[in-house]
Amino acid sequence: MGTVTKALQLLTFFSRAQPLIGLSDMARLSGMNKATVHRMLGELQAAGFVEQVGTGRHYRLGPVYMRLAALREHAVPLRDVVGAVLQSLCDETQETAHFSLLQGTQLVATAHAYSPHHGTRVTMEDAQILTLHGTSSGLAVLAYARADFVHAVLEAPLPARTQHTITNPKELRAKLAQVHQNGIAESISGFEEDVHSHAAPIFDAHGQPFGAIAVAAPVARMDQRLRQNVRRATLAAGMHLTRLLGGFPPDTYPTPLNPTEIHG
Amino acid sequence: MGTVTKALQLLTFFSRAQPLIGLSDMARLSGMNKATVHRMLGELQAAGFVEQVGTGRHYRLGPVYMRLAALREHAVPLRDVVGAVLQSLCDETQETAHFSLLQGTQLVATAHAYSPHHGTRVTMEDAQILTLHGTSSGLAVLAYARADFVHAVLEAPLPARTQHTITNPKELRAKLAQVHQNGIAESISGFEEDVHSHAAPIFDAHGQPFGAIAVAAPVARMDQRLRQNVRRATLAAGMHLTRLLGGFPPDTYPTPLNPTEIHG
DNA sequence: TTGAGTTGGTTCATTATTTGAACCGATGGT
DNA sequence: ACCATCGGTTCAAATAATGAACCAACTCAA
Repeated sequence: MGTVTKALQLLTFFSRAQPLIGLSDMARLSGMNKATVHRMLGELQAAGFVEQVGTGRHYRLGPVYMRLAALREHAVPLRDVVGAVLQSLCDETQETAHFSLLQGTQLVATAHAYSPHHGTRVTMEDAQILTLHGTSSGLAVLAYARADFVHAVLEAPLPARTQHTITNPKELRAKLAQVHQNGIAESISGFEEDVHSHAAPIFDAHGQPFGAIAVAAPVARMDQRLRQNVRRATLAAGMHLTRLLGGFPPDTYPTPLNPTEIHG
Repeated sequence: MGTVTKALQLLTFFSRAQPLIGLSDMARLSGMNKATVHRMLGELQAAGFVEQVGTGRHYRLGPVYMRLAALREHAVPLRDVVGAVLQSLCDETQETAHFSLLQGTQLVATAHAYSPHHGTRVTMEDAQILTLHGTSSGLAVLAYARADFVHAVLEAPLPARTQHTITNPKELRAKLAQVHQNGIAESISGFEEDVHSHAAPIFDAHGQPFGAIAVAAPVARMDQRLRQNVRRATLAAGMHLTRLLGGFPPDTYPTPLNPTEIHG
């Protein structure tokens, strides 16, 4: 492993739970010698990637990221990042993948990717508005949204798009609890007939959900094998996208490391 | 110079104007051997700090910055604090307010607020780099910076962005003395034509300036009444922000309690 | 078509940097 | 007063960085 890689690795140990790290801790975390870590932190500090707080004692992430993040966003806008993730999720599941963004109290599907693998596929309208209670994407967002937001949504009239749409607030709250536990939402024909979809929430820098990434397949094609694959891939894609966009899942969010533990 | 520093230096060559850089270009820009640059870019890429677009050909900034910027923000919530102060300064003066941060020897405009009150207004680019000698923000920082820092800046080439830019070191030192006495810097068309700006320095816990808060208005709109209001408000906002961020002005800094005593 | 001048990328002997055990003085808790 | 740990430093030994020369692929002009 090169020196640069080792130095950059140090930056990965900072987290929301551990924003300040001391020299010795950093040496332990990285498994490197204290003198080595000291020199590396010195170089990172000189470049502004890390800074010391107070009189030595602790290091934290430096001020350069504002600028670099702004430049990155300018070079690669959000839609490009989302598009790439959608494409790979689509390739992986060979079903329609789409991304939706919460705008006020409306969930808007802003991007999608189709798989050429099957003759039949779920199709999306551009800028289609998804109901929060009737789609997997909506349920994924609701399951992690603030209580007052959920309350407002469930108190409002809940239109049934199909005869399978759940419109009973009590029933919906039970479902949201289940989604919250699994980290992924599932909806069978709740929005369009014969569409079976899964969705994972996307979180912002404050751990609040602001959108969802989803995979939608025809009900007829959804067997146990495909379902497992879709759930695993969607959960992973959601986590990945959250991280790419600089967001953080809340502490309660289930890790996708053990997808077999997820119950349906 | 350490290897890590050299590698990180590569990142500074990316800019809004040049978001994509090839291997050979990067070698030229950095003055390092092509093989060295190649290996460094490889390591930066593996860590996500840089990524290749298409089939080789070009490199651009990688996806890690969104996440790191969010973590930085979480650890040091500058943005929120600065944003609020900018907004109220903007409301008070009804002109564009902006905040810049000293990163090494570069002053970077990291946040701004626009007033909807006038049809014409001064606009800002994200992550715009401000010259230290040609902007009010830069002069505000320089006026309180360490002597060796000022020396280094004034010895380096001083580009003239406009025909009004002061580039004579002697003249600049005289101006800095005046800024130091008033606690506020003023620049008329020194960076952009027809922009009249005022700036106050922001100090850290050691009494060192690390940024500035400024108000920029079209030259045509700057009359005596607006100027007085801007000076008073900018000075107050600077003091306020310094305090909010846990900093202290040096003992020589003029108190804003008697704004009528300030000479221009 | 050819050839000169690019490009990104690779090789490997030479060189210079990185490494880490041992060592500071300072700090903090018992 | 003690002991553990802190951040930071030293220097011989070990290791990784370096760069001139070299590809193959591509672009452009003659």
